[in-house]
Parts: sequence; C-alpha cells; structure tokens
Amino acid sequence: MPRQILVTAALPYANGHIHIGHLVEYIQTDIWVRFQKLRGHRCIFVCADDTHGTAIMIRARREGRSEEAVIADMREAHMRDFAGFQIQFDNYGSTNSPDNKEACHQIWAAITKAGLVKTRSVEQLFDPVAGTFLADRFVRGTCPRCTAADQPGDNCSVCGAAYTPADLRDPRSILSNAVPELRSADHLFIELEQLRPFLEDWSQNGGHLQSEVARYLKGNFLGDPLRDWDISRPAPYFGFEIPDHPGNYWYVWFDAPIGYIGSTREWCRQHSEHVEAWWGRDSAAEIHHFIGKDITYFHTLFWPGMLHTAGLNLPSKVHVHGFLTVDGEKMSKSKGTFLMASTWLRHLPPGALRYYYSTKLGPGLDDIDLNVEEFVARVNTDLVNKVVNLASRCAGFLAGQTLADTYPDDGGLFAAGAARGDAIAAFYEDCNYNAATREIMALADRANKYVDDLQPWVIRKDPARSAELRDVCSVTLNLFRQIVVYLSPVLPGLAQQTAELLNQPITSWDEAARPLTGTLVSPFQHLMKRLEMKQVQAMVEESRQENAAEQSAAATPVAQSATPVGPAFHPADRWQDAGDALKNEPLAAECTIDDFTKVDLRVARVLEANHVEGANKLLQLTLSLGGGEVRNVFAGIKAAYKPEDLVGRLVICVANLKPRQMKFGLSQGMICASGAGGTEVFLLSPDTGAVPGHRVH
RNA sequence: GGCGGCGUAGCUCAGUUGGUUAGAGCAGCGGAAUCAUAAUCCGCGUGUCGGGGGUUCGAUUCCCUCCGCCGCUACCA
Repeated sequence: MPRQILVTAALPYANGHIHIGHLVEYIQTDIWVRFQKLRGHRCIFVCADDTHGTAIMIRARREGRSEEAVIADMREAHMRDFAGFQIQFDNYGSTNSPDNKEACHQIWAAITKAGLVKTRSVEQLFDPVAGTFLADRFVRGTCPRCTAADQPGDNCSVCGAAYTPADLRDPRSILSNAVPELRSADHLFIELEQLRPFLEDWSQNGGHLQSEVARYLKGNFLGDPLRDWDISRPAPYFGFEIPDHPGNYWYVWFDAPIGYIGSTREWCRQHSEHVEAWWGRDSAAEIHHFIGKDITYFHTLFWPGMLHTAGLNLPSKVHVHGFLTVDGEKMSKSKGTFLMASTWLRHLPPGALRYYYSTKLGPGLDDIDLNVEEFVARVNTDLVNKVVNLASRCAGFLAGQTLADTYPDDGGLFAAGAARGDAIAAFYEDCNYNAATREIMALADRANKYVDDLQPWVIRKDPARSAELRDVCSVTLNLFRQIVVYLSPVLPGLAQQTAELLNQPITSWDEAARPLTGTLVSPFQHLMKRLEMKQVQAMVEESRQENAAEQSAAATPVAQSATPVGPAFHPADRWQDAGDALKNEPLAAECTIDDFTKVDLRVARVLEANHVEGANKLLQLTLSLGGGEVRNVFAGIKAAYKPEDLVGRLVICVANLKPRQMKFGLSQGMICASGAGGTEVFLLSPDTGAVPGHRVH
C-alpha cells in the first residue's frame, strides 16, 4: 500500500549562502525522499527560502536596493547550490509568496478565533534615524557591570553579564550609530499555555519525536507555564502585514514554517491537486519535517500548536539532526573550514559528500564530524576500491556483449543480497544511513571475494570457457547493480551511470531482488574518480581566502554606508589613527582564554644575533630565558634590524612553540613583532622592570 | 547556575531490553593475487567499554558520585 508522504527540510534564510553545514540536512532529507520514491510511495519534497525579518531589511538598506531584489538573488543562488548537490525538490518556494500569505491569513484567522491572541505593550530600543525598533543584536554599548566598551545588546562578551539593551551605557544603534530611545509598542502574543494539554500529549505520545527531543521538551518547557510567544513586529519590518492590526507585521518565525504549506500550495496549483489532500486534517498524508536541533523549539511546540489550532494535519514525525563540525571543531572561517556549497563544487564531486554524510548520519541528534582525512579514505575505499571496482573488474570482459540470458548459479550470493533489502530499507526509513551503508558495503566485500575466488582473468585465457566467463561477469555485474540500487538514494549519479552501463534504468527498490539478464553491456568508462588530499587542501585554502576577503569587506562599518549620525567627537579621533592595519589583516576568529593560555609568551634577552649565511630575510638569535635556559630562533627581521642593535635587548618570544627544522637549522620559537613585514617590522619590548623568564599574561 | 548529551581498539563509530571469548570500517603488520582507478582477497586486536562506589549470582549495559568534553539555556524561546 503506497504511502502519501510530504517531506520538508528547514527553509534556508535568504541572508546567506548554503554551506556544508546546511547540506547535512538537505542531503539527509533528499536521501530519505529518494528512498521513499524508490520504494514506490507517493512522496513530495517541498522547501522554500525564508525571506522575512529585520536582517533582510537591513541588508537591503545597506546594499541600497529592495528586499525583493535581495531575496531574488539569494533564491537563485540557493537553488543553484542545491541542484549542484543533487537535492531534488518537488517545489522550491519563498515565504514571500502569495500562496504563503494566503496560508498565513488562514492560520491567523483560526488562531484569533480560538482566542489565543492577546496584545501587550513591549518596551524596546528604537533607532530614531533608521526609524526602526532594534533587536538586541543591533545595539552595542558599554557593559553596565564591567564597563567593557562596544558590547552586544544582550550580554557582555568580556564579563558575561546578561542585561537588556536598555541597560547598556552609551548604547548605539549599529545601523546608524544613533543613540537609541526607549519606546513602547503594542505587540501581539500567542498564549501557548492554552495549548498545553494538546502539546503535552502530542510531544510525549505517538512517536512524533525522537526520545531525546521529547525528553528535552518535557524538561525544558513543559515543566513550567509556557510563555506567551511574541509574533508581531511594528513597522517598518519586511514581512506580511497582519490583517486586523495595520502597521504590524508577523514575526519571521510565524510565517517561516507556514512556508511549508505555502510551498505545497504552489506545487498543488502546478499539479492540479488540492492542498487539503496534504494539509487537511482528514488527509491521509504523512508529514515529515527534517530540521536541525537549533530550531527544535519552533517545530515541536509552536508549529504543531498552530496546526492544531487551525485544524490542519499534524506532523507525523519531526526528524532532528545535529550540527556539523570539521576536523572536530566548529566550522571556522579563518581556517577555511566554513565551506560554502559553491566552493565545494568547484573542487569535489557532490556524491562524495553525500556518501560521506551517509556513513556518519544516524537517527539521533549527535553532531557529525567531517574529518577530511577520513573523508578521502572513506570515499575512495568504499566507493572506488570496493563498489565501482566490481564493475571495473568485469565490465571490460563483457563490453559489447550481453549479460547471460538466464541468471547463473552464484552460490546464493544475489539472493542473500536481496534478502538484506528489507533490513537496509528499515535503516533508511529510520534515518540510520550509517547502518545502511555499512550493510551495503558488506555486500560489496562479498562480491569482491566472489571475483577473487572465480578468477575471471584466468578463465578468459581459455577460449573454450567463454560461456563461463560471461556467467561470472554477469553475476558480478548483477551484484554490483544490486549494490547500486541500494545506494541510489545516496548516489543518484552512480545509479544513472550504471543504468547507462547496463542499459537498464533503476527505478525501483525491487530491482535489487531481480537479477538483470540479457541486456547489452556498454563499453566501460570510469564511474568515479579517486579523491586526492590535494583537492581538499586546495578547496580549504580557497575558502580561507574567500572568507578573509569577505571579512575585510565586512569590516567597513555599517555606519559608513548608512547615514552617519553620531557624536561630533570620538575619543579615537584624537590620534587620527587610520584603519588600514586592521583592514589589511582583519581580526581572527574569537578565541577563549584557554586558547590564549596555550601560548606561552616569555620575556627573553637577546644574547647573540647573527646574519645567516645564504638567508635573505633571516637573522639567527640566541635568546636567554634566564637561568641558563637558551633558545635558538630564526627570525625574519633582517631587513628591519641590525644584529648589533639587538644584542642585549629584551624581546617577547613564544617559548613553547613546537621546534621547526628550517633550512639553516632548528628554530625553537618565535619572537613577537607587529607590522607588515619587510622593513616594517616592529619588535615588542616589555616596559622597564621585566626580566627574562617572565611570562606574559 | 539549570537542563541535556557524550566519554567503547591509533582514528571514526556500532552494540549491550544485564549473562558464555565486547564488534565494524579505516589505519598498521604478515601473506596471496595481478582482472581492476597503487584497487582486491586471506590472516593478525591481552581495549581497566572515563575514575570510584552501589544494586545483582553476574554490569561495559541499571543507580549514585567524581573527572573530562560538548551543546542548549539563564525573562520577547
């Protein structure tokens, strides 16, 4: 009995490009959808750009164009990136669409009618120049507790104090640099607490949520009265105006999930279907949302609450996944691991990432790690060495001929593989791709062993055994194809190439249980190239440079392009320091005190300084940390300092740096200096009183 | 501070509804093979299942506690 399944992935925000962290979700979801379709179910996959909110409004102002122009460009970029990674949506809409607006109106009417909406006055900082209320992150000022300057509006990054933007001393709007005013405005709230009985039941029963998620809600939200949800913003705001409250707009998180319905409506119009067949309360459709754990709250409390109140179909399951780390760390712009989808596609094939993610993804919300060395090894070993190798080993012997007319005796191998089909399908269904790929690779191992045992390369030498050769190759190619059927949700490209090789498309999961006979075998072409570490390194390097360029561009303050309004005098103006140095070398990513502590900086005295024979830039220094502890250091300061001027002076050195073998000898540290290099090098010195061995804190 | 999660072989992770010798892949070592994109096949793991305590005939699996790591949260979530 075919199921009717509506699948969604979270709507990417129109303020940024798709990166490999986003792709965890889109790949996970796309695989699930392709799997369902392959199984013969009726399944549609809808998504859309999330387009509303303050951030888009600000961006449009900064770029001096309309919000519509900003989101149109980004939508195009998103769709291009998704297509590049073989993410196949049935419809890709926008939350800023007539269909979505209509859906918002419909749900709003129901929520209002149910008596869930109330009005309350909210005090908030207002930017009189930009003419807009300011979300916390758009205000900066001096921390009221520790007086650190230029802190964000919600908490202090120096002392950790939490406060409201109104508590800041000397607050500034980052939009216009104006001094914000405290103003009040009426906001609309949804009284979620009224839905408590429903939410407790829905979230805890019926298996709609992973057990961790159900527990999380129970412990974090359902234990206390549910807070009212502020869902309106006063003008100006880029979004939909609330029909019965002119001058107020729905908060972006109100209309974003409704975008799932809006996108479905679009699809329905294009396919002459009724949206009620999917979202109506009596619909037989299952609804599956795939989201990241950061937006669990919206999808497991607000969203079902809204649907319930509006009398619509509820999610069958919300699949929550974890975040992506790269080499065990958060993706980092400065390290180049904050990889954009488009950057990836310039260097590496999409299938490699799809497959690697599959080997890491399980049904839980654990973060997954992209370890680049493992990535290269895994993809090469599994896909090239094992799977594709099967075709590569045998297709050549049979090119231009046909597969055996009846499937030969293979000792039960194909049947055994077919028998694993249900188990593999269950893993896919449960989003346990990691287990699915493991299972599939075991089939590839067995198939390779079959080839080793039967030795077609020996059989080929005897013309009398040509029928036997054809049988062995037919078996191997069928085992290969069976594996490809199982992998096809992950690797649609490989499925397509295999269809061309064996002249038979792969359209159904059941084909893994039916050996192919009698079809022509096309001349073999490589189905996949091995990855090289070089490619990954080049990609990371390009990404690092892109981000550095972007950051120095972004370092230009908003205030410069917005109307400059601010104090006539700023303390920094007294010295007239230009911003070039900072611009040329933007600030590195934030580090913790622990990171800083790892670097052991010490005061050292230069005992000796010498030219290095054959070196253009280096001086060789002998540093003393006191008490007879000396270090040999090569420093690139020859153009800026004469050796004789250095001897005797104090410098700051990195004393615990891993020694490095250089062309001219072993360098056991670095000395600290600022400047662009060349003749512009300025050594750091401690003030009078410091002695060699002092640690710099 | 609160809540949650994690800590299993060099690496990435399975697993155990408590029960005979705790698993896989990768890496490593030895051998075979040479059809195949330096790919394949066979053999090789004495790991305190983070430390300690408890419950039990028996715990890596349940409970408590400690250590370490991480995430979320700390009034517009």
